[in-house]
Amino acid sequence: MPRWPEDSRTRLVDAAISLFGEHGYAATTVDEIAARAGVTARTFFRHFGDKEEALFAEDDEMLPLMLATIGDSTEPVTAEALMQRVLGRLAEHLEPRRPELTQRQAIIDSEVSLTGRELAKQARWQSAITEALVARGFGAEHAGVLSAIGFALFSRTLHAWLAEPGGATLSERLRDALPRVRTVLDEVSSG
Amino acid sequence: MPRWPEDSRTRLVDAAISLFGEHGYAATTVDEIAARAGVTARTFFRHFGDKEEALFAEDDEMLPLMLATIGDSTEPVTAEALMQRVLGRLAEHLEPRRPELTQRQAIIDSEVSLTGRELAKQARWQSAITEALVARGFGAEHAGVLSAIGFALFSRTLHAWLAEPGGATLSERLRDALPRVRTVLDEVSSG
DNA sequence: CCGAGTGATGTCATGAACTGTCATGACGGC
DNA sequence: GCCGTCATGACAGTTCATGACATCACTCGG
Repeated sequence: MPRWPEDSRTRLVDAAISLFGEHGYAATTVDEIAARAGVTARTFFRHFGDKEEALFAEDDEMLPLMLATIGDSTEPVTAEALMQRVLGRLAEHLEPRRPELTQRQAIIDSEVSLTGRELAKQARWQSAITEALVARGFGAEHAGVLSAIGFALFSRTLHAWLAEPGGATLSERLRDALPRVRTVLDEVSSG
Repeated sequence: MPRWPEDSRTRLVDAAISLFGEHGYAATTVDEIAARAGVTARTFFRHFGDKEEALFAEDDEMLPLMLATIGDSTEPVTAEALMQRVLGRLAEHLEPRRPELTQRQAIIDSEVSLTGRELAKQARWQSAITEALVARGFGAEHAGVLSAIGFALFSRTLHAWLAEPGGATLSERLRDALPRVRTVLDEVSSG
């Protein structure tokens, strides 16, 4: 239990997000963020490795969630069903946070480097899930292809859900995504 | 036709890659790169927006290649076949460059920010290909899913090809990748 | 109650990544 | 031969990021 509660870290995240929203990511300096949080810039860098990290700090909780989904299930299921559960778990967690996620996505879309970091994060998730599936007994190739496709579809679906005002929930959209691949691959379209 | 040939730009790329290989990406400064290329740091930043760009500058030629593959084909084909051609074109271009790509990949893998940039580049490719497929008359959803899956598999396949010494060529591996998705989705595995 | 220890923070200094601006000097055209 | 162009150099300035060391509030053993 630190003497100073997690206060400053939280304040830094809040300050960063609000300032990014107000002036844009590139235009806000870490001095400004620190000032709004009531600390010095040096303290900012003790909590976050760099300016970008303030935007991604919260995402670290999600991977354990996904891994637990695989680890907790003991009955025999197909790898596809397991992947489906993993994405479902993610959707549950993201669903209520739509407003802040929309704002966050707008910031990310404004900077290529942020887009890259988001994708790199997903890539780490992807390989962690692949490993977990392999540990669960599935073949490496099978697991790899499945999580690669799974996260590619997740990314597409998430963006569509954030971009379109109404429509189906994230969970509903994700439930349809994987099965739809079959129809896409089977369909014979002319161009 | 610039009076000074592309000389310094090429020298900068060469200097950057060799220095990244020798001392690591983070440990080599722009000043060192510029010095080895025989110019000043200011000149480096005239050619490349930032330090990372020296590693990615050459990749810009590939997107036009892929787009041309879609644009040039006038006979009716399925979207899947078209996507297959796009990836085949990419493979042709990458196949002979395996040695330098291996070195480049090692550098990219050493830094999250570089990984992110690589993925962001692929994301741009992906949406460009989606647009091209849509312009060719395919449905947006169909095109989007197909290029998402296509590039996800491309990435997997490229890494496997670079990591494993022998085995099939990149083109051969890619030819198998998309069709294999069907078997992965149909297969019922227990875990 | 007090003094040593601990941990988050501040201060100072430094280096490296960029950016703006102006000067130079070799060319190519006219 | 003069003139504009343009890649480059030179130099100053800002922001990001990190290392070294001091501080201050609280904790805990005595």
